[in-house]
Amino acid sequence: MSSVPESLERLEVALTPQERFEEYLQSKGQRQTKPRKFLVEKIFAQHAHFDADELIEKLPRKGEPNYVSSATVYRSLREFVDAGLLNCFQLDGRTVYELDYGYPPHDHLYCTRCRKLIEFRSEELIATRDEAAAKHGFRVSGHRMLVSGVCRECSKNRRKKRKQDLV
Amino acid sequence: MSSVPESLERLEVALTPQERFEEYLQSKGQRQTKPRKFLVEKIFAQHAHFDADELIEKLPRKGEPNYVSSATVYRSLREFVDAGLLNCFQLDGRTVYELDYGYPPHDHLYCTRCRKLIEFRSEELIATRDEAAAKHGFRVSGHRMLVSGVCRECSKNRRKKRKQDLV
DNA sequence: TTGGCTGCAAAGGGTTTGCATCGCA
DNA sequence: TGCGATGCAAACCCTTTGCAGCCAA
Repeated sequence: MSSVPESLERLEVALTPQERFEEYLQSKGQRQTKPRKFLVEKIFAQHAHFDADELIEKLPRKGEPNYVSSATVYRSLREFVDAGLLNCFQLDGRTVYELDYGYPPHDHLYCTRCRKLIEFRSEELIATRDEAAAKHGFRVSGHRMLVSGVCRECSKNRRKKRKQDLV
Repeated sequence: MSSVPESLERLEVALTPQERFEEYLQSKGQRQTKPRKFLVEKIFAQHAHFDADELIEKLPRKGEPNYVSSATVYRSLREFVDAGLLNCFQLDGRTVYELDYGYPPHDHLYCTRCRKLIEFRSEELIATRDEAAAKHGFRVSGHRMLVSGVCRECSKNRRKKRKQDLV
């Protein structure tokens, strides 16, 4: 639960994440449980990118009420991705999750200085992607794009710092 | 050393990979050694995507001449990336390497059926990327894009299979 | 009541690291 | 000749898995 993304508004959706997950579970003959409900609630309470470890740190510790073992956290995160509630991708070797249900598709700018993830949408990117794929007779099902660089704030700070250095 | 990419021709470069690496080592006060030379030779002998494990399988076993320990393979691969000889990215949890020095920048189509990686170039993609980044005051240093889907061959095979199934 | 879910602990896989030795520059 | 590189084995990190007991449907 590190970086809160800029931009991107929530979409209108018919079901709450809980309801949507319930539906998914029923369709697969699986069960709604206390840990699962608790995790969905916690995760959708804020819009942020996070990995399993960061999530676990925000949860009750062993012995406290609503404790969830990390095995269950890992198992649940996979369910949530299958169910379309979450998205995940690899970043610096760790698996990063983000809310998917109720949010529009997008890509990320990744600031290598402050490690912030900034979301952005680009219809043109999709068009370009499909065009390139078509040239190879490739049927696209999706993509993952990460743009690395330095964000606005970090550029400013660096500039400020340099000016100070000169004084 | 699994999939040999389609398309993409080699660029003209002034130095051989060996020479280029030599230069890099000298600039950092590091040393050219037998294992390093051997690895550069092996890797640049073919143009393919590979991970550490696949590379190790192609190398001499323990006891044979030119054996290189896997610790050294891992250490060397990182050097090669630093030196600009190789590129690496994450795919299905493993680190995949590809030749960088002497090859033009590109992105990948990834067939989820046969796991083949197809390289493609798109200037428009770069333009679109930079445009999107500019809107956020983001200074781009690079990007990584992976398009998932089904390649031409797998589409054909599947169609053929379906026809057979109907007979 | 039963089959799916949980917590626990142990295993797993890919990669890194500490250390004594080796070998380039 | 000194410092960087190597091989070995152990450590590491993140994640998955086997199993006995638990609980939702």
